Amino acid sequence: MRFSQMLIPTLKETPSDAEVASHKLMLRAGMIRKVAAGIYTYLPLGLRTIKKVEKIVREEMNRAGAQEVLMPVVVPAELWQESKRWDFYGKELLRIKDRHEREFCLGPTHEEVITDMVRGEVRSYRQLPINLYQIQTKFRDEIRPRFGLMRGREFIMKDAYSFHATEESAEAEYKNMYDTYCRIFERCGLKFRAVEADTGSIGGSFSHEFMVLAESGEDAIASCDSCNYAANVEKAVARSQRYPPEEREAEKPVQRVETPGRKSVEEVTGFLKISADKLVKTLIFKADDRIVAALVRGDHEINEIKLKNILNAKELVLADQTAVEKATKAPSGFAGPVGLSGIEIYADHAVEHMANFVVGGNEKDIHLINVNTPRDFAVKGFYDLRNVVVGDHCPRCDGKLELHRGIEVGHIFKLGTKYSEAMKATFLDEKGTDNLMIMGCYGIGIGRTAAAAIEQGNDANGIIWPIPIAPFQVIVLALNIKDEQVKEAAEKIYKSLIEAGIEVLLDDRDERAGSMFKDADLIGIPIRINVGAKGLKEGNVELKFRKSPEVSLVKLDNIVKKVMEAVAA
RNA sequence: CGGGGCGUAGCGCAGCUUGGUAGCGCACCUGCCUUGGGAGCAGGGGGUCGGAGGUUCAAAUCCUCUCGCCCCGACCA
Repeated sequence: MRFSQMLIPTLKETPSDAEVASHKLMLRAGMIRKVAAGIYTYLPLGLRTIKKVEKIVREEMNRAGAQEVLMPVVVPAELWQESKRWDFYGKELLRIKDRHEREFCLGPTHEEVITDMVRGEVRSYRQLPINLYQIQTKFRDEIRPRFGLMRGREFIMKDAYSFHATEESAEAEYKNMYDTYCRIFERCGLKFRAVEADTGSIGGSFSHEFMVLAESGEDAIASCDSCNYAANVEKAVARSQRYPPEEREAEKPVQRVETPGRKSVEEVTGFLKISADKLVKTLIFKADDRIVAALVRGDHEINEIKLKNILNAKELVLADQTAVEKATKAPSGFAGPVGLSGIEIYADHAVEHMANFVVGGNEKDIHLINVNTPRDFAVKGFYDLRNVVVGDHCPRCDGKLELHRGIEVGHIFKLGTKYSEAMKATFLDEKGTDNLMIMGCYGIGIGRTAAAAIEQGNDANGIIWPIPIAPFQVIVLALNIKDEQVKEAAEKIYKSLIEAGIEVLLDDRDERAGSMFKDADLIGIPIRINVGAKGLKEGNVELKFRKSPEVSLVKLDNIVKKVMEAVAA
């Protein structure tokens, strides 16, 4: 392609509504433009990268034995009603009606559609296993779309669904997809980590997320410094830390203390001059229709997902002020477990090992000190209710946990029979009996993967693409296109590179050198060739890699060979 | 959904307090000049001031409503 003929509207200034590097740079590099909140148009340069990511995904999925299909974006309500997700998926599911007032939704994911198709077409164990995938536009009406392609409402996703006759087969495919995903993200040139994850609204028995490591990531991940354990913080197991009994202080008598207006952990610990690990927070939750209390140490954070799973609740929200007052008979801020009647109390493991701690008094402006359990209150049980913190023991070995941030670019689930059961997807085994198909599903955010690559590769001048997903592998700058020699040499290199199968962009614009350098850096093409009068006098052009500052002189006749080597490397 | 902020030319913004000719920089077009890190000069095009209603002789500016967008929150008692 020629720069002069391609729509690459680069911006000198950063649009004011962009926050993270990938969003700013995709806008500045002329790759995307916003149409509405969380909805974007891909411009030629942006689409090239999207297509390259898709190509890698497609090649690896095909290699893994999956077959490509394409399902509709608009899905009839009945399918979603059949799986019960019409009611459970919530507001993220964009519902629409056609002219006959029939209900549809825009597909946010396609378990229902694929299961419906497969149950109609697959009857025998002989046809299993099968893995079907598509690369398609999804719509999820996110509460708060942000960060450009990172969390859009409309986005391109590769989603795959596998169907199996046996658990072993399903698990073998899960492993196959795990390995395939590793290959995909390696080929994209990304630093990533596969972590154990919660299954969330998709459901299923176990799952892994593929996280691109980046400080701007929305997810926190915990990983062990000595073994290969890694998990999303939502899921990471906080190991109960047991102290030998002799280390526990002798129990002292409970005392009421006045703590006027002190509600938060900081206020109470500051007022009483104690550290946060001597206090126990009491959080009142509404789990479906019941009220429960959860206890965690003052310096720990409750993990609602863990609590929700323990309670087996469909919906879990923090109770509002009225409910808190009703449950504790005190204004919010003074809740505590002592004398709390009529509601179940769930405590974090860490609370079990505390002695003489501080809790709310269930009375305005009162806290209790030197509280102990089980002496002063009973709990339903001790569970893992909190988020892990740096330095926690690894649940698998004696190592310590570290925390990092990541961008979720892929997610694989072993679904089991959740959908096949709801939608009666069955097959006949060799004995002629009906069985539920066992399913797996596997997703990759295509646009998010591209955005994640930018989060991982950028500097003050712009994007630094990994070669495999760069919109072009090489950019040739004709520094002063009006100089016939320069023009001729640049054209010749351009044509030779095309013949050699290289993806090359020729900057043939009548621009000053400075502008060309700035644009080339901004759009992040990995390999740059500067063709200028200065070098040509000696028969040289310059070879420069985006990721390093060095410039090397290369003889005109050698440049194609050099570039081929660099691309292959 | 709660709180805050912003909508003025393609982009970034000023003007609004105190109503009275719609401006600046970049980008764009023409010409000259220039050509190795976003040059310079001259000329030029482009705006229902998000939308609707109201107050007023007069509204980008004041009032009401509305739409859109951004940020924070919607767990830490």
